[in-house]
Amino acid sequence: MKNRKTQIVDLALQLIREKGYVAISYDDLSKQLGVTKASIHYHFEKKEDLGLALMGKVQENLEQFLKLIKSSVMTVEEKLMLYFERQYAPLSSDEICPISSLQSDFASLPDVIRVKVQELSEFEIKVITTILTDEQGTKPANQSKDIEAVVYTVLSCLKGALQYKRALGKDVLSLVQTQINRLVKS
Amino acid sequence: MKNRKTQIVDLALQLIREKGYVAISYDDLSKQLGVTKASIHYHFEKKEDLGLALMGKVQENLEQFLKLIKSSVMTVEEKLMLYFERQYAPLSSDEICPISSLQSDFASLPDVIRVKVQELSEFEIKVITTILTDEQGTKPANQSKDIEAVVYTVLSCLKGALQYKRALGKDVLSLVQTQINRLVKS
DNA sequence: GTCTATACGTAGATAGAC
DNA sequence: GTCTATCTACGTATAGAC
Repeated sequence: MKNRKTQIVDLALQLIREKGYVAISYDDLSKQLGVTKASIHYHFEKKEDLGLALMGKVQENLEQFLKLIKSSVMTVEEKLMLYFERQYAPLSSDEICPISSLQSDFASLPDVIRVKVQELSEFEIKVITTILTDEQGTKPANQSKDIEAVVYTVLSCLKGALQYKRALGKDVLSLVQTQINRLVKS
Repeated sequence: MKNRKTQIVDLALQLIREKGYVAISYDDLSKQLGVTKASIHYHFEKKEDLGLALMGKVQENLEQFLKLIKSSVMTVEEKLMLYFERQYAPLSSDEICPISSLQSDFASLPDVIRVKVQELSEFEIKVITTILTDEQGTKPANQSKDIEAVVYTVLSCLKGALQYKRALGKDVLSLVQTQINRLVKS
């Protein structure tokens, strides 16, 4: 059943946003899907396989978004807003960004996963850099000498906002968005 | 031995910055200290007790810093710089902020710890708010209507910078500092 | 593809000797 | 205060029946 496989990955993705890679257990997954642990092991022999599959999905998602903004005519601000709305705003109040979840577990990750976390982190950096560089956009590119610094700042803000949102139950996301806009507009 | 107790807390604090609350094990601690698990359980019967002790130390540290900046005459920028240098810059390349480490584990934390994480998070917010409000400082207070938004942004940036530093091995901290300064100076 | 059964490691925690 | 020994629960993972 191909459907079961994607079902597993989707659930794992949700759990990674909620609890992180290490805290995901085959027991969790199997109970929530109404199958046995062995059944999950059939689809993903080792936990690392599941981890890689799940991160592949995150990457695909980012790649699609990158294509979208490369082929559409929007201002830098519009693209950035679209990124917020697509990638961060939809997350529920007990979820954080899957990439920052993986980054947090960094010290406990097996090597293959760790490498993939680096790849994913860098890919997201690339997406935001592309947005701020605004190659096809209608507005002149950001004038700041240090786009790199702005990129890391933007992503750190978004990821941090989700952490605070979950821990304190406050809508920190919209707060930091105002500050991100100030930085980008300069 | 009172010393052993603080020794345990200090090691646990280091481990929490490296791996997080859930990943800390009595086995880890005991082996690194050259004692048995039972011995650690004598000082901290349950893991939650150790967690609370360790977070108490983080809070003490913040309280001391708050006192310091309240009683000294510095500009907002100087205070903020001092905060970077004292609290974030000294962390080694495989350590993240202990508070964000705890926030990341939020879904897996026992209730007592969770509540304390909220307290700690809010206390750090208060420290940065105090800095930016600049009650006794030499410069006029930040004019931005939304100090709260700046505070969350500053902290998110710092925490995110440490995550990226560890995962990618880049000095992201100094990159985001430049952007924080831009925000604060406005 | 999914199951039962099981192996093996390690986690947090406790009892009782020294 | 620290030890040995042990308990129970849960983690990943595998073998083999259906």
